[in-house]
Amino acid sequence: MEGNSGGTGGGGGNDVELLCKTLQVEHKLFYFDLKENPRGRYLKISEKTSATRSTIIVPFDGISWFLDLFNYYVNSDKQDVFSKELQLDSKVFYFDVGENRRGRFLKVSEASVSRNRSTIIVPAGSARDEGWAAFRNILAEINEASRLFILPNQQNSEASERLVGLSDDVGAGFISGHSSQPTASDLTVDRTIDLPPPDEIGNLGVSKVIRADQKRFFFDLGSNNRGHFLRISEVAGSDRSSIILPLSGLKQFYEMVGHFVEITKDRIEGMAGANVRTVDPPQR
DNA sequence: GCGGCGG
Repeated sequence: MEGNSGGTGGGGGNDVELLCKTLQVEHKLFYFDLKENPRGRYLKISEKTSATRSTIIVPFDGISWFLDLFNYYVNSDKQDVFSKELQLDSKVFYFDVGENRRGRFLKVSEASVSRNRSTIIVPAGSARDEGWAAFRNILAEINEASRLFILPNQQNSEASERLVGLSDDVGAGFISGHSSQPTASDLTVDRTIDLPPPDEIGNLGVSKVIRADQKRFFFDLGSNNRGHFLRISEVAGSDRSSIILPLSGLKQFYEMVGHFVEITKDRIEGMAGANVRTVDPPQR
C-alpha cells in the first residue's frame, strides 16, 4: 500500500508485503508494513501527515522489543518514564518522551551508520495514553500474525503446532537510557495486556489438510529468505515428504492440476467426493 | 485540522 516511490534502487519497492495495517492517531496516519526481501523481514513504520512522511525500519526480531517498549510507556506513570535505547543489528532506536502545548508524545528515532536519522512521533493521546496503546495494539497484532508464516529453519512441522513463541527470544538487548534507570527486566513483565482479536488469524488459509485414500496432504503457507512459498507435504504414518512451490509458480501449478482434472474427469466424477475431501486444519 | 524532531 501507500505507493512506494517506485523502483529506485534500495528503496524496498520490490519487497513482498506480508501484512499491512494503518492506524490513525489524532491527525496522523501510521502505516505498518511487514515486508520481506532476500535479506530478511522487517517492519516498516511510516508516519504520514498532510505534508510530511517519515519512516523507520524495524528489523523483524525487533518487533517484540518495540511491543515491550510501547507497553512500558503505556503502563508507566508519566513521572517515571525514561528514555530508552534499543540496539538492533547495526541500528539504534531512541525512545524519548516529550511534551509541548499539543500534548505528550513519544519520539522514536532510528540512527544507523548509513542513513540519516529518521524519526516518528506518536501522540500519547488525550486520555489514558490511548494513542500509544493503539500503537502498541497494532504491534501486538503484527507480532501475533507474523507467527503464521513459516520460518526458514522450521522444516518439518505442521505449521500451526510450531508457530508459537517465535520472536520472544531475540538476540537483542537494551542499552539503558540516558537516565539509566529501568532495565530490560522491567520491560518484559507486562505481557498480560488484553489484545484485540487478531482478525487476520485463521483467514489466511495457512495449514490446510486434505485426505485422499490413506494419505494426508498438508498445505502450509511459508516464507524464507527467498520469498513466499506453498509447501505441500504428503504424510503417511511417520514419513513426510514435501514439495516447495514458490508462489510465483502457484498459478501454473493450479492450471496444470486443472488440466489433469479435465482429462481425467470421467474417472474423478465416478468417485466424486467419496474419498477426497477437505478437512479442517489441526487445532493449535 | 493540528504538532513535536533536527539541522
